[in-house]
Amino acid sequence: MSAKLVDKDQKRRDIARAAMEVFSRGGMDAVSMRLVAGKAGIGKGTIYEYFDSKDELIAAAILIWIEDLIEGARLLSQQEVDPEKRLRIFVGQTMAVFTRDQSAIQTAISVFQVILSNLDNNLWFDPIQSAFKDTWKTIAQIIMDGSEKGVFRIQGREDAKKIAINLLAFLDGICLHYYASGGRFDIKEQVDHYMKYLLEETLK
Amino acid sequence: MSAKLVDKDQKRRDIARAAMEVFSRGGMDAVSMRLVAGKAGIGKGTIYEYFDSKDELIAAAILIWIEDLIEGARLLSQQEVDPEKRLRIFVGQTMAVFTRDQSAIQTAISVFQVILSNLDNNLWFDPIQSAFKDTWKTIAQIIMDGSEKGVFRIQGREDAKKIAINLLAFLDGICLHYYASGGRFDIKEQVDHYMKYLLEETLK
Amino acid sequence: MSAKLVDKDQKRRDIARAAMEVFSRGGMDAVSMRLVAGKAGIGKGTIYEYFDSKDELIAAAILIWIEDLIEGARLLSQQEVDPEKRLRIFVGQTMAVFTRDQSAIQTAISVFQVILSNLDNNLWFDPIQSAFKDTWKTIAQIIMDGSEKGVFRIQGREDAKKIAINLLAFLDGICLHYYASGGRFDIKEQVDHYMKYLLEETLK
Amino acid sequence: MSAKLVDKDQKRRDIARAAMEVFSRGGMDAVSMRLVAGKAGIGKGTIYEYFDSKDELIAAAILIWIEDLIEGARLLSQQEVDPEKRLRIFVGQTMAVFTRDQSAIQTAISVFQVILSNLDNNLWFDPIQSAFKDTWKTIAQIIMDGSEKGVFRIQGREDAKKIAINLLAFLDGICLHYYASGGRFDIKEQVDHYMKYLLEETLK
DNA sequence: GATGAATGAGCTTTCATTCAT
DNA sequence: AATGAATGAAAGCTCATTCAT
Repeated sequence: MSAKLVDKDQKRRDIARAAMEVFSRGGMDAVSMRLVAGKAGIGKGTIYEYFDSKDELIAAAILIWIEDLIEGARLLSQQEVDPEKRLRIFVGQTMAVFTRDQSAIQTAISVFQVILSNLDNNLWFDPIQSAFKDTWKTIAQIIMDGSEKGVFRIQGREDAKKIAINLLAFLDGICLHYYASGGRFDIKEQVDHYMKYLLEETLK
Repeated sequence: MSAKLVDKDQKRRDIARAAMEVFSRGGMDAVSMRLVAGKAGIGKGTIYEYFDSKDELIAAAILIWIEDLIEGARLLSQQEVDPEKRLRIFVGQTMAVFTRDQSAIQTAISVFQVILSNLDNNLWFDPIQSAFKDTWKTIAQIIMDGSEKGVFRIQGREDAKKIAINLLAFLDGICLHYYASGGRFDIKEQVDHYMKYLLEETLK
Repeated sequence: MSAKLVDKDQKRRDIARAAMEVFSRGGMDAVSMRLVAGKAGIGKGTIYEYFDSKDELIAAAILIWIEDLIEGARLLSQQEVDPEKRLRIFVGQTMAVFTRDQSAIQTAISVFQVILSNLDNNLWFDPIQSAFKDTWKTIAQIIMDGSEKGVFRIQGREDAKKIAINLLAFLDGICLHYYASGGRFDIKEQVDHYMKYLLEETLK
Repeated sequence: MSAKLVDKDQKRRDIARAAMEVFSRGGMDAVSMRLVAGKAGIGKGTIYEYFDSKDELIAAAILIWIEDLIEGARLLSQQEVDPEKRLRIFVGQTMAVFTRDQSAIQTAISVFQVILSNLDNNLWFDPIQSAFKDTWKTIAQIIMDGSEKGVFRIQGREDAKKIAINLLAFLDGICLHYYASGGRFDIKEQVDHYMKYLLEETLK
């Protein structure tokens, strides 16, 4: 692989990340090529040297965002051995990302919206699917580990997957409701409530 | 006495619902006045006889959509007396709405996105907040009823509210993940799993 | 002539005067049929019972405005016998109209603009021409009277006409400059200066 | 170093002049961006690369038009030493501009109209005021020169200013009446009449 | 005769995209 | 390879005009 090619790929990522920054402020249509170019510190026309269209840029930006998420989750779960702690760390980190600033949930919701509006777009169908699978697997694996170590009580691999999916769905859902309701409840208490029953009743 | 009698309020609702149909396809910015007019079977200019601006149309459409939701939930919970059944019916109906066609979740996600992007817009802040509160209350009340009848075991009103919020958040989250992942899991089983532990472990 | 016909004509004048009021605020395009209807206290559609189009309404409004002006000038010059006084009264009245409120000059300028933009429009070419001629004649006649009485010294009827035209042109011009310059000079002094030399040097 | 070199300022002037051409046909509201773009031989969107809005374009166009006028007057008065000749040249040139084609007076009247409708708009209030002052000063200075040389007889600087203002107002007024009346008098004779008494009676 | 609901042409403005440099 | 000037399609919106009542 030549140095040139590496540069091209790196610049693609830079532009895509700049696009994602803009994206998070107001969804797909808030992204103007002028703004992205500005954020990326390049000329407007230059974007088209790296992406064929705005749609492709958005798709790439979303994919890179998801890749980053997956990588983050992967790293996270490696840092600790105790399954319960790993689970708590994952949840804590996820909440930290979403509560640190509102733009994170806005980004997530915008991503979801674009994906749902373009489910037929096979450009990203596979990568997105993989991303979901990877995240499920990561969490399910933690639970499986706990089961093997005798810390968690589950009924087989399928059960672990279900618990993982539900946990992830809940985390997204609760953040969504939290912001959409104007912060009318204590999100930490809600998550604690979920985790308490998950760890004390379901997995024990 | 007017020269031509038109049910202004009904027409407003008709146009708003047409807008919501378009809205579900791709969020706020997919709603072009041309498209809405087409859906509603009227001329572009006519929309402006009923709404001052696109923003007002969107806001009204969302509010009407939410009103319909609340009304649906209210009717639902009145049909049955047994708390557990009422809870199951509510969940079943919600899932039915979301699984019948994908546009329902797209509408929901689009609504969330607009709300999150316009949290400061006091045009709809209050109604939205009320809508959330109403839905929480409806579910919490079912649980409270169960508690009073000795069917559910909870620790006070606060606990009921927490359970209600988490349930609603989970339902939205799981639908989101279901569609976004391309239907890679059995959503019914996931919900059943959640409900099983909710009813068997948490509330028993 | 039937009562109905008189009513129609009167209503035409009412609507035209309402149009002129709006007209004075910002020229031709500030006149919206909705506004005119509002000012006239009638429905929008009703205007079209009396005028075929907005253009026709504007034309009629301008003609009526001019007719009013001419009538005013005619009445004015009849009230006094002394030619010099009649001239002073005419000038004084004209200035009074223009200095009472700014909208008068705005109306005048708007009228001029519409006329200049539509000189080919034979709908009003003749009436406008007559209006100018009438005003010139009125002033010229005063001067002729003065000449016959030995009060003014002029060189024939042509001279009187020239003086009249110049006086009228000057009055419009000075008002225009006065407002356009933001009132940076004393308009009364300017007119006095003109009148002084007109009466002391030119006509003496 | 830019990829494409364009004289931004020159193009601004080109567009503004194209706007002024359209402007002269029917005032502010006759100026459609489509028409201006057509006149300027560019695309509609290109105008917005040089002006932020239509209002800004109109304002700029008017200011440039006035600047041209002032510059013309300035150059004119430098070419000759004899005050009387300078005055005659100024008047002659002004008439030449206005009689060469009708659009000049239409432009002037349109400018007046916009100014009168936007007297509060400080975007152009100051420049316009300066323009008026400059023109008054230019003429008044010629008269003062004549006074110093003993050619003209005036009563102080204030008198010179009054004469200048009246002359300018008269010139605009007479052109206005000339065109509005459909050319029913000999404008040259009218101006000669004014000038004759100005030079023979007032200034002698 | 009077009305105002309905409409589409046309307005100003934005912006993804192209392309000459 | 990189740029930004140029553009036209399409957006939200206004309004003169029509027409059913």
